[in-house]
Amino acid sequence: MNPVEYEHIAVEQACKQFWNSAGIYRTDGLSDKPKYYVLDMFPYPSGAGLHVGHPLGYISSDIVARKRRMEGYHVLHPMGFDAFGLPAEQYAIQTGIHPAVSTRQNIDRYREQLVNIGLSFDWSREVITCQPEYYRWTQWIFLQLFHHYYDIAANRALPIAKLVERFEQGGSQGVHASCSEPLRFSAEDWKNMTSKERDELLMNYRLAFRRISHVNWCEALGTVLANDEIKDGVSERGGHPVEKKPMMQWALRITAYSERLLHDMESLDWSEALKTMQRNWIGKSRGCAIFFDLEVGGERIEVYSTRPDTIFGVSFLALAPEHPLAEQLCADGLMHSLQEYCKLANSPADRERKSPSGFFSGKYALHPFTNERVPVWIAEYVLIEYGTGAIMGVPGHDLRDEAFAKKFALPILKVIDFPGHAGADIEEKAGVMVNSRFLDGLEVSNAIDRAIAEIEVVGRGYGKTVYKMRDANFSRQRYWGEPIPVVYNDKGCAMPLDESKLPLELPHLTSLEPGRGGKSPLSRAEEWVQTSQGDRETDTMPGYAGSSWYFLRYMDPHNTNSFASKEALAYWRDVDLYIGGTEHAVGHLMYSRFWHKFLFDLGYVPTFEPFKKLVNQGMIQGVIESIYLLKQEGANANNLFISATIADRYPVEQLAKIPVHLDFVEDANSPAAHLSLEGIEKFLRWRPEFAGSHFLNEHEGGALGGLPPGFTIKTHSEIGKMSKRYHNVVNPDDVIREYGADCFRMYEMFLGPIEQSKPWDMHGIDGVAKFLKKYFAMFFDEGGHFHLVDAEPTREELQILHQCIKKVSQDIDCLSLNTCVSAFMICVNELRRLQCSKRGVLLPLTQLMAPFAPFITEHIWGLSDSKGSIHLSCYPRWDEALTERSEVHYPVSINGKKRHEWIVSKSLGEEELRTGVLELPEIKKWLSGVAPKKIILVPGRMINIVV
RNA sequence: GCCGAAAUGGCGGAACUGGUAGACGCGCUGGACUCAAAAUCCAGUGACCCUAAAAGUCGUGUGGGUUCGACUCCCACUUUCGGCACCA
Repeated sequence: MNPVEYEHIAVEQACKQFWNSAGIYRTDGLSDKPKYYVLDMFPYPSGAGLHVGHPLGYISSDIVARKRRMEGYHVLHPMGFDAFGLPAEQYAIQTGIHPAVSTRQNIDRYREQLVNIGLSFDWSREVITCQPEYYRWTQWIFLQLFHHYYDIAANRALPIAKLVERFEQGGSQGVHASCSEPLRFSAEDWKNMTSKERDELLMNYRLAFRRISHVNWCEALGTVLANDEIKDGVSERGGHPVEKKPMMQWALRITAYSERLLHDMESLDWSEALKTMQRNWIGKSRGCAIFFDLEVGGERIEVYSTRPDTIFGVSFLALAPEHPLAEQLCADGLMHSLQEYCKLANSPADRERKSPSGFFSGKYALHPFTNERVPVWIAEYVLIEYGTGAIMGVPGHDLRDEAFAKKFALPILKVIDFPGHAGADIEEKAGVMVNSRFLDGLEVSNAIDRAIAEIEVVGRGYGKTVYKMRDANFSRQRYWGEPIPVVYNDKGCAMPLDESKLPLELPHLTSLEPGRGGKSPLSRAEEWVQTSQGDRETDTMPGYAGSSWYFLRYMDPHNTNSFASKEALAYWRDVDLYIGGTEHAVGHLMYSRFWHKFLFDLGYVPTFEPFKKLVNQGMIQGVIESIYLLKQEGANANNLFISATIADRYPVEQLAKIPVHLDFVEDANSPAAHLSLEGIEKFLRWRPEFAGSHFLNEHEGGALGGLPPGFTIKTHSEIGKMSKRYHNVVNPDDVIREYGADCFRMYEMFLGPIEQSKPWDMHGIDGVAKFLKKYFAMFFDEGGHFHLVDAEPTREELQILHQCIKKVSQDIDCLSLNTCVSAFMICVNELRRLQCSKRGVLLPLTQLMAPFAPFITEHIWGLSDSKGSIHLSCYPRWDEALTERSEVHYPVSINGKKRHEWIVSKSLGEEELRTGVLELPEIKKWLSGVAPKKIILVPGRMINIVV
């Protein structure tokens, strides 16, 4: 028998055409059917193309979307591109290719790859964030944020005009609004202000506002750097020093929503791990602001502490180097070191724990209760951006304060008597207060409340709930982002553009070098910058702007009157299932929730949370193979590569790991991974700059040509990101060409649970390919003709089918997709054993498989003379009676250890089981005549005999 | 440093809510078919003990604990991965 070959290339081509022309994945308008919105986190289209890691989530969500569609839901399953961003801009600087061009190309490539995988996206709803039709509404939301403030009393955003009204009537009296700093003024004060003063004052309240914040400034490159452009405290490009520089920046007042972002999470179907991450990011804590008067000069230092109970353990105060009082406090001789500190101390992205540094300002403050002198230090570890930029140092009960005190020999006072349990550290919030006057004898938790109360009584501070979360920086000194729709008038006031002027389009620039003084490249587009009203803002919006609301645009992507129609928003409401990587666990999800809540306050969206259920998919990792390059002195020294086996003979700092293209390596991802002579030759052809290099293993060495036959050099294997930079990207197109898209989809699912990370490994794919062949062969007779039998299926055949339907239906609903593939394999194996070719079994199985393998099942559906597309047919349901077995396999254990398997009829009663089990010869021999102490019987499950 | 996740045969993984550890697949071994190979099919496959079978012992990163019973729950630790804003 010659089995009929499944021609995946031809079938896939035909299916794609059919689906496209019939528009079977288009979600037209609204419907009476129940809605289901399945969303993927849209990708940033990088130059490396889609790799096999991306589709893991896309295939999962596609399976759910297809199942829901077959179940009769009106399904919204869209895709788009997060198209603004730094990589395209960096690429443009390197190659001269404009970001618009490279982004366009990358998007086209991504879309084609996504289509090849057979994902059922409605491409007519595609959203691309860098298109003016889209970012017009990103700008529009920004303007709304600008025009609103957060009213704490009303617990929602309100128009800034309302606030102005109140200022006119009663000044700041009775206004409870989220702000940068609390201000007090009268209606009279307000009336006497100039327009510029009013403008500045309102910035204190707007949800989109301007403030000074510190950026990573690189003098040598003349530009501001993102955190990931900095490595080891210097710029990744060129290794130049980076310093903190204050700059006027746009920011969003996300902190106004802290409490709601925290509270509303309760109702969401997200993993606890993810919720915990968000909670920690919001970081709500109850603490206390405490004032320390300076010994001389009349100023006071306000500190914030979550541990006011330790107030009697204070042995120093510490200010951030940028603290406004720092300069004033420092004697002339110290000014120089202060300035140096401001520049270098908070060297960004430098997470290596250094020994604490700082210096004594020479001044003292007075303790609010004891009036004792407390030295004021300037310390690098205190951050200006958090709290008040000043702390009270309690080295007895804070680890960082302790490290600082030890370094500078400051007294360490103990004010808590800890309970003696193991593992308690000095920061533990447990124990009894000592050496603390009125707090003595109190438990820590009570002492915190008491301390706050006492501090308030003596008027030296007040209790305060703070959130760790900070307002979000919204300015980028970059070209490839949404222009901020603001013009500055002659007084320097920020004037928002009128909504009718949107979109404010990004002008075309040919050179993307930074502007003068670290300004955005946009500042060089003079004709664009200068308008009759004044100069335009040249900063652009950050990457997260466009992605903070794209899920709403999919609901009504071509609307030109609003970001989406009221009807569409009312119908689609929110995302029912959102799948994406953990890397967005806090950033993107926090900003999106914030924007959504803001739009809810304004009455534009009907829900206060955008994503009902969220699942994080794991990463598919790649294998990174590298060889060790020995760094040698001298300009003419030959490059020397050494085998991984002898790397430990050299000091680490003399070795550089050079990633090697995965294709050159033999036995990759194993201890035997190595380059043979052939591999070395390929490597040198690929990296000509290493021509003439010498290679050395544990026995011998030399340059290519001089190396002995059979020479190998071991490479270093590790598991890590799949990335262009490690040359280990696997393109799904290659896999699809060889095995077909269905096989690729099923194999990705078969690899393991969706939320787990795992390395990509082609070794198992043959199993899935064989399974599909077996499945396909069931539909053909010995002569190679398509053949289904109309005879009534047997009970056994139906049982096999219905058990599979039940397992797969339930497992898709809880996204356990790897076990679904196993279930299909079991089903096909069993049906083949019965040589089943019945229509009534094989067609429901085909429908059941359609969400996983959309091409082959569509092909079979067509051959079987069924009408229309299988994907618009219905999803099979199981009959519970057909999934049950008539007997039970009881494991019988003695003292918890399985000794026998007992097969009994399901109808047997509990008493019959209890007596029957003791009669079994396999069990009798273990009892040796002694009566059991106890028999534990879980009906339908197991029997355990205790002796 | 902080936060989160994970660890099960040679490999990817399965095990519902504390109830038969290793489903399914890869790989490997043996066999059938073939002149031969590929493909396909059949059988076996955690380790140890044993000629073999039967039976048994050990076994889910490490060390303890709870339980009639632990991959699953609790405590401590190790390693790996992901994220981060040195967060008072």
